Amino acid sequence: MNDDPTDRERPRQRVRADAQRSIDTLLTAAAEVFTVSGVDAPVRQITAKAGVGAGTLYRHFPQRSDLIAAVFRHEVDACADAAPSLVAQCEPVDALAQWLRRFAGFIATKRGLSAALHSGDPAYDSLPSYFQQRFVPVLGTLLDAAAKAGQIRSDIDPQDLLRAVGNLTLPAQEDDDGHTQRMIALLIDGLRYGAHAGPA
Amino acid sequence: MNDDPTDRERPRQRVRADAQRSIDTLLTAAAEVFTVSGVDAPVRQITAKAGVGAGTLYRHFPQRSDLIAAVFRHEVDACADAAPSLVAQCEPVDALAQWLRRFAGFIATKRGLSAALHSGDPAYDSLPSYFQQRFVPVLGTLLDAAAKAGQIRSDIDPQDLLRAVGNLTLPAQEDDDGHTQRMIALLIDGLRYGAHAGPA
DNA sequence: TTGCTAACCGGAACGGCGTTCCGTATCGTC
DNA sequence: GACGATACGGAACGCCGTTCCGGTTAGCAA
Repeated sequence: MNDDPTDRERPRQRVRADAQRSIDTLLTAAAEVFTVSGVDAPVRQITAKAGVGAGTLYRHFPQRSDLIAAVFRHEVDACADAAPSLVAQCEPVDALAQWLRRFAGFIATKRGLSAALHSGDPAYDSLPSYFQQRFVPVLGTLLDAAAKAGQIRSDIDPQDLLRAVGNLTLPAQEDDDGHTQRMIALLIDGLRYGAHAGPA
Repeated sequence: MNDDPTDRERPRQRVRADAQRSIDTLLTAAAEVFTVSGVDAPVRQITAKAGVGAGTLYRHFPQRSDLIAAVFRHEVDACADAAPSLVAQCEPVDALAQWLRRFAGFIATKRGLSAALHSGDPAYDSLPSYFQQRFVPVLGTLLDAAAKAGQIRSDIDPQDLLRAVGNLTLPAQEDDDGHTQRMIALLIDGLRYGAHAGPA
């Protein structure tokens, strides 16, 4: 049972320092290249930006899809981890609003990815559930705090809101003109609305 | 005004007979390869099946996307053109039902295409409107005939129904088990329902 | 500190792809 | 039947993802 090879993050043996450095450099470089040129960008462009050889990339990410999935996880983490500091320095409802905007920005850079997600490559299988596992609790905490402070209504399902913001953001093309931002603002106003027993 | 280079189907000069033969062979071969291996199948696979050289393909379809778009149009035409013969040999409501099943089959083979559609390639820009232009009138005629015969209700918008059947069909995976067929049958029963002023 | 070895590194090389090029063959016309 | 325009096939080109391997380095033990 514990020899299941699908166990993730098992520290089979310590990663050497130079290897860890390569991995970090590659993830950063890949993230930049993907946002600029999309996930179909040539691998050599990534290795060039990272200043490593192709062999190094493939040592750590045996398939191209492994790299894409790793970058995705990395960015999901960064977005989810941005919440606590917002909570620390804002009113609950403002922390919620700012995080949703941050989240929308995250989704907006994922246009090319949705095609990859449906490509059937098993490297992507765990991504949707990872997305949920990280974001639902974060948004749930933000919603709870704002609701407890009486700043928004309390009948919102984090999963629903996550999906709504995601859907709002995805169809937007590059000629956005702030449309997404306006829609999210509207959504947040909608949340505020129910905070009082009777609307103002 | 009439020298707009976007005019489609302008007979700049007669197509030579051998050229037309090549085009037809290529469209047929490409359609087969696409349904078996998806739209990302290697070009050489198509030229091999068609028994032509790569040069011939690129003479008639300068970009890969041009071939995909042409196959799509070709299949849209085939599906739309199937309606009249159904009308000729069936009760109106049966013609409608059979054509919707035909249409569902058409959509079912277009899974890989939806990604291509959103790739931003200008060759695909006219495809959605072509889809509408061909299918809405066909379905509209079928609905009218069945409604006039008192076999279905008369308040159905062809565009809505087209979209509904499309949505019903697209999410289905390969482990379909007749689900799509059952859903379409249900939809047609729904159409029948309103045919009488009061339901049976 | 030194020496050893497993792990890691860079980049040339490989096979496959989409696309182009051009000498040859074919069509339609005079 | 001959001629010019057009189309044909397939070798060739450049790019890509991926693999391979000789040289390098980190981490540990003595």
